[in-house]
Amino acid sequence: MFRELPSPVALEDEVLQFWDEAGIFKKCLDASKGRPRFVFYEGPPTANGTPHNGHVLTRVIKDLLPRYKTMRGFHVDRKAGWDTHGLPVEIEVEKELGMRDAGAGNAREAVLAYGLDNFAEKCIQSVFKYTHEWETLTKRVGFWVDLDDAYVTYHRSYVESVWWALDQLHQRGLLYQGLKVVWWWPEGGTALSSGEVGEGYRDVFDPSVTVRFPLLDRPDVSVLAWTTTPWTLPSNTALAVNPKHTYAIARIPTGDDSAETILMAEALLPEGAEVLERMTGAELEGLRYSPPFRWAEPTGGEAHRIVCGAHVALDQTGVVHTAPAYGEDDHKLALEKGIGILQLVGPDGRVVATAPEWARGLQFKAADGPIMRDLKERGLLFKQEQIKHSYPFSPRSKDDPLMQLARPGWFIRTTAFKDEALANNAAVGWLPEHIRDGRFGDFLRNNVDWALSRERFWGTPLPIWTCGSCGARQSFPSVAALEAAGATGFAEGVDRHLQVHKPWIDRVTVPCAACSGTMSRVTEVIDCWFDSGCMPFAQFGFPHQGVEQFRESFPADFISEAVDQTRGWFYSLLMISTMLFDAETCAAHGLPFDAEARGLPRPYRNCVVLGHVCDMEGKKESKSSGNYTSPDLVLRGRMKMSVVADPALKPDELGMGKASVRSIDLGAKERLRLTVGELEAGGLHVTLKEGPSRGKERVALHPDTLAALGNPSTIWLHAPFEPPGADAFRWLFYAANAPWTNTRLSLRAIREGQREFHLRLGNVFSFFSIYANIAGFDPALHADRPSTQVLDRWIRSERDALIHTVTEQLDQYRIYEAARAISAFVDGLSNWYVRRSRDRFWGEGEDTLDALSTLFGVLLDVSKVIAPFVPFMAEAMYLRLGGPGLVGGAESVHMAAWPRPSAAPDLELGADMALIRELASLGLAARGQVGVRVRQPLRAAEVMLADASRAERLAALVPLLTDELNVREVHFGAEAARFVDFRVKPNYPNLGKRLGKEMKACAAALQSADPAAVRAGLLAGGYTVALDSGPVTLSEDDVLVEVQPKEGFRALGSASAVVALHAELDDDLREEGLARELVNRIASVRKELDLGYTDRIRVELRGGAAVLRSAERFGPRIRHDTLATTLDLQLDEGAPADLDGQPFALTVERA
RNA sequence: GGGGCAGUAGCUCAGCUGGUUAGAGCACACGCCUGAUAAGCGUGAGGUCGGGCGUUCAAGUCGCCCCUGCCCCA
Repeated sequence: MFRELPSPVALEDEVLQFWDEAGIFKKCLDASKGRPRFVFYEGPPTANGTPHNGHVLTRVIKDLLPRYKTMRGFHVDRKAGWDTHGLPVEIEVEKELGMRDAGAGNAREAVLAYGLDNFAEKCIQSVFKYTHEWETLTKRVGFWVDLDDAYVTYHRSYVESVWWALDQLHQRGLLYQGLKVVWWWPEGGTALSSGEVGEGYRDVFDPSVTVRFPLLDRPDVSVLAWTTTPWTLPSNTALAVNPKHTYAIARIPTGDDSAETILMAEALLPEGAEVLERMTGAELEGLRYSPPFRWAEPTGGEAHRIVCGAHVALDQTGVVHTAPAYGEDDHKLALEKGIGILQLVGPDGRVVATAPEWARGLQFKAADGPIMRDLKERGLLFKQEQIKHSYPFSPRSKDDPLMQLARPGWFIRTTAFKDEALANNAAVGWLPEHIRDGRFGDFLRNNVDWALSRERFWGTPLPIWTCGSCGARQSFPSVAALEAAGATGFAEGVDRHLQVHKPWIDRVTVPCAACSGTMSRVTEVIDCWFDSGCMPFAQFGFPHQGVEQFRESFPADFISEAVDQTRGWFYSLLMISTMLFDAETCAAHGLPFDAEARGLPRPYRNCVVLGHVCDMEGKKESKSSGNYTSPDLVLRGRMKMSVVADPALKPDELGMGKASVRSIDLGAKERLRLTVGELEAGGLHVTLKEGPSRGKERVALHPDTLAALGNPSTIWLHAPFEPPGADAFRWLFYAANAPWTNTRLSLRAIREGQREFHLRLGNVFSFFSIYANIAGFDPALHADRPSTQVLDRWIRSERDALIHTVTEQLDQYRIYEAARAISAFVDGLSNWYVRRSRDRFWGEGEDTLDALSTLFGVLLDVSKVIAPFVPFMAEAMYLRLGGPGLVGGAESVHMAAWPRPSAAPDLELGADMALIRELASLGLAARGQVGVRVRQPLRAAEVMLADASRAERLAALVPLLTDELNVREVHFGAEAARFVDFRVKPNYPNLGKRLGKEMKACAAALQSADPAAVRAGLLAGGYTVALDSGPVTLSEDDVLVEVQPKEGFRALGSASAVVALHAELDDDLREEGLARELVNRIASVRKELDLGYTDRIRVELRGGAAVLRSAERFGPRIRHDTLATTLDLQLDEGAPADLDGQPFALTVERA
């Protein structure tokens, strides 16, 4: 027996259980041991939040290729990983501990007070807070990944691998300590990564001031310089000009009849200025000026002179106020020119204590006002305005402005590897390709040294120890190396993973080899992107262990993450491997390194860059903006939301953000069901009401409604329909658009895809199982039965073509194209093969066996081809078809070998069938015009092909057309010529190349010629047109002949064919039509009686003479088509019902 | 402010290296079929291909400018 497919969720439950109980994933891995490897790297997610739809996208894309490659005969390890370090984790914990509540004070100090040991433990807990949710989702969407053997970035072996990498870099002099201007968050006491800074940009108003800087030697002349950060003016140590621009000393009128003398870029002088002297910027270099403030003397160099800098633009005054402590360009310039530094706002964001009393202790932004007032009082403020510009704030605390600040820190000299990184990038197979030269290439070309260190607590500690006495510095690649150097102070009794973290590792000291002093660790931890970038080797603990594993899985064949990882994981992976695995290191560890190809790419060969999952308004889904629905809604048909009261709602309304409502996108009559508990029955039916976004997963109800429910804080919402499930979810991401374009996610889109693919294929499967069961079809006896029947040959050929296409596309990582091919195939299978083959399945003879065998074989192959895409449905089909029991059958479809085409696709047959389908379509359209129902047979259809030579080849397919159109005959050619006109037009792609500018004239000449004459000429070997440049002879390839129906005929045409119908009816045809009508009525009654497919019936028919005549003549056919054992006829002109105007009545009973 | 991607039917999206009358699905309208049946199918209507300029015999496709959206960076 072939069992039918259950509903999606039941099917998925069943398959999950099967995989689980039979251990299929593990068997896949075991069975492929020793085969060539296809290497996949899992980019580690952070599990300190619940997974969302975007994670579903990455997980299903990541899942597809390993499944495919496994079936293709590769061994594909899939090691899961978790990213566990970093600021986001710390912030989460700080929030949890109330350190970020309003008025809680400095979080950094709170953490220190709480104790770093306690804090670290909290971080670990936080990181795995949602592990369960992640694992559930991962399983549910069918992402096969080894969660039991996951790598974890805080684990000791991982940390020690990262240490090894850092030690390598340190030994090669690529790790250095320097001052670096960073975006600094004073309240958090930390620098932020560029990503974090980017998140916090906001448009704000800031002062825009122009300040006078009198020249020391000519106090009457003031250099004018501009800034939007008055608070940096006390720390000014230089003014920068562009050496190439022209500057001028000029007199400008002031308000009260007097004038002043200024120095600025000539091109930017205000109107009415009188130029006194001109000079280039280069000539100004070295001029000294009086700074507006002298609160302290600069250190580390000269100060208060004009310097030249190429970064200075012709903007404002063309002179840039330079405070090296507070700007990246400024800092660079100061280093270059030997200018000193002043830092009068501290890392706490407050003006230092050595400042005058009026400024002392002010928060830096708050100092702007007093500083401007002071300048004004002293006549140094030339102009003061406000401008609107974008300025970064802390992404964690929206009111804290960030400041640029020169901080000591550790850097990796990545700039030394720019060329290598670019060469490496060039060798990567990017999808889409534009990432290589666009987004990623740009980023690499503009590379700056990697600011590695973080002055934080929960991260991989920088493995560098320095001597307190002599300042010697040493890095260590492992705990063992520390111990070998005589390190002491390791925390006993503490979790071994925690031993290598702050604060425990900070207590480890090493005797200095250079003097008798003691070395202790520097305080910093590192950027967690460095952690994840070490993943290719750190996942195995390489090189301290796992050497063989690493060697076998480097580089990766395939990785995939969302586009925001270009500067994240894609970069850290590529840069670290570029730096680390040079020829020497590769040789040392037995890694393949082809010097010619520079061993590139590493560490990944192919990268599929994913777009974002967006709401229906095209905005990236994010929790903070609340335009977000839980993956559970799609997977299980329900989701949990937090709920608040809103009196503006009606009692049966559910208030929800507009974007979420659009994404749920219910039909007009569909309402969500609301319950308090997850599994409750009943509940309330609510209408969704668009409203403002209420933030994280929040919805609102009328207070009374809420009270009636018992004022719960969370509720469950249930979809009013069968949940689409994981396969439908996956299919959307594969088939809706290319993976790198953004996907607008909505339930509606998922359900559409489901109808188009899953339901259609499910129907075909169901059709097969019904008739295979009736016929007692046994695959063991009848699979692979050859068939010469044309539909069988066609669908088998289409199947072969499909296998070919999907293989070719997936080999190029083109998932979308492959999915489309599958979709088109399923359409053909359902809407042509099954549709046109239906009655073949009803019999018992050879032809029925051919049909069943063909459909069986096709479905079995389809189950394999779709296995990487919709693993659940594929498995269910495969098992139900008895795949495991067939010769060479695997236990699971995912362990089966990828199907091979049984033969080269028959392209000619494919093209002919496509033409027949087009003719059927035209014929049906023509029937629509005739206005006679399809059940009524017509005499004949006349078909005129533009390419008449194809008619002969179509002969074998014509019966399909007569059946589909319900005509007795189809005629091609001569007779049909009465219905059509010919039309000729140039074949542009061909002729255009040949004729060039003559193209237009040629087109016109053809247009005005007699089409029939042109056609005749072409058939005779060539048609000549006269052009200005001389006669041109056109061959058949140069001209396209088309047909169109003549006016006044009931016929329809496309460019390639016209189909016309003989619409007139005679008694003979009417009689047959009546019989068909009878069959239809009897079938309806069968349906009403709910009879089984094989139940026999007895029919008694009373009716008028015409009805009886028809029933008598077509009796055998009627009995055959309705499974009637008897058909009793009785004349009754007064029968109540109406059959095409004839009286009739039916009595049907089970035989 | 810089860069990348995108803008095609009411909606969601295809459209290869420039070339015949720009396609599909959904929604809509009409109809059909029904031994896959609370499914299926057909037909129809619906588009200044964001706007402009240019290159070309020929532009949705190539180039430049502008507008809008998203993303990344500052």
